[in-house]
Amino acid sequence: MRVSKLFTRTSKNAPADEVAKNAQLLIRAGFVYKVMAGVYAYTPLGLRTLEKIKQIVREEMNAVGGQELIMTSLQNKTTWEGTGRWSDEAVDVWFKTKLQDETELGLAWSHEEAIMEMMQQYVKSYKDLPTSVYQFQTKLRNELRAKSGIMRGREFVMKDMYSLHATQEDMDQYYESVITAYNKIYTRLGIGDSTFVTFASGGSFTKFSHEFQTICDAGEDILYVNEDRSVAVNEEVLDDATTELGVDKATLTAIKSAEVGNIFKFGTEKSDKMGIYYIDATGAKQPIYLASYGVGITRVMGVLVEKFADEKGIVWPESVAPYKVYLVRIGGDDAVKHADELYVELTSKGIEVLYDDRDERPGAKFADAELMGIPYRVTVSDRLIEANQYEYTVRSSGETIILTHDELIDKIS
RNA sequence: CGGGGUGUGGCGCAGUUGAUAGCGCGCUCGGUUUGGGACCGAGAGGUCGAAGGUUUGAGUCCUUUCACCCCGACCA
Repeated sequence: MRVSKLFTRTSKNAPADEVAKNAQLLIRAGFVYKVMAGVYAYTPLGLRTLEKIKQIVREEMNAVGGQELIMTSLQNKTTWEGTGRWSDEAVDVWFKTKLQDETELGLAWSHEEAIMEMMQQYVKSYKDLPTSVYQFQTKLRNELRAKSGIMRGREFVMKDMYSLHATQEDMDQYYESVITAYNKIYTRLGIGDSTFVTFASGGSFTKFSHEFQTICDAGEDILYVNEDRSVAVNEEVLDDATTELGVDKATLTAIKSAEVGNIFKFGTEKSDKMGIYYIDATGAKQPIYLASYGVGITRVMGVLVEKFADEKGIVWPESVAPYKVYLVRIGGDDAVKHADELYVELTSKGIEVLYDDRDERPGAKFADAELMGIPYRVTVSDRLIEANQYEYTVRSSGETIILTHDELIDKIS
């Protein structure tokens, strides 16, 4: 992609109505556009990063046998009445609307009821279990107060997976495999070291749910972690969990963190409430065990910005950067020729290159490369061309080295 | 939802005791520049969130309303 063709532009000023670092930088760099409080559009650069995060999650969900589908944002009132979650008293984040004939509809804030309702069409026998489905869906939640930029919006993208099982043992075993898969996800996203499986509230079938909490100053949660990092507990269940685990509270340290995933077991709750059963080998009706697994895709994107950004701008982990290389061109006709050639060469090798072909001062190009957080910057300039050299700079470290053409290709292929 | 704050060209801001708006960035054109957000010159662009009111006169005062931000509460 040529920077001259990008319809977004960078900005030196952060909008005054954003305080959150993630929103300020993402807007300045041209990754998101704010539509209203808690509602953001994703422009081309932002969409690329979002899709990369999704792809990592997708691969790991597929690896544990998840089958991708997509539900709808419009939901039936009756779907939710079955579990007592249609009323505004039970769920205070509902957006509701009506068909022209006055039929009430809900705008999806979650999908477990909808998924279960659909799955009962297909899961009839023990032979159909276990099964697991997931989606990347936009969730709509009428939050009283949006905050923290894209980390807590009224509209956001979530990956939610649901696994259905014939027995608790099977559910438990699968649940553990998903924890492993989640750990792989966060490692691939570059936050493996700072992400913990945490005891949290919200369990219905079990006493606790598990949250994946990433250490992050911009987070909303307080995490309590022990010395060797083997125990992590959300503040909201600190007393309960430490008692349960037999851990002395005093040995835990409080750290600010952001929730990047939440998984929990419903057990047979939904099955019972919704009247959904399977037939076992003896012909008897049995309840279905359900567990659900969420990753806030857009929130993860915000957390990555918050965690890695420096004074110059965003620093994307390579795995989610919109482009791998930012190609800076400095100079006249000769530089144009060489940079164009390099752009074609790299692109043809499948390397994602953002080529700054604008007639801008070098400083402006360097600043934009840094603001956008592209992992590697390659500079082609008149004086480098004369020496048959290329400059290669790593965004995260700032390290710059001079390479020959072949060394460069080798380095970034 | 309770409390606090802010709305003035695309963005960031200024606008004194009321007298029909100004700066920086960005944008357009011309020229000079070209390794860390260039410079000179010439331009375009706002009725001051909205509605109502007071006044000879309102961006400045009053009322209502909308939006946005922060703290708290909330977060299956």
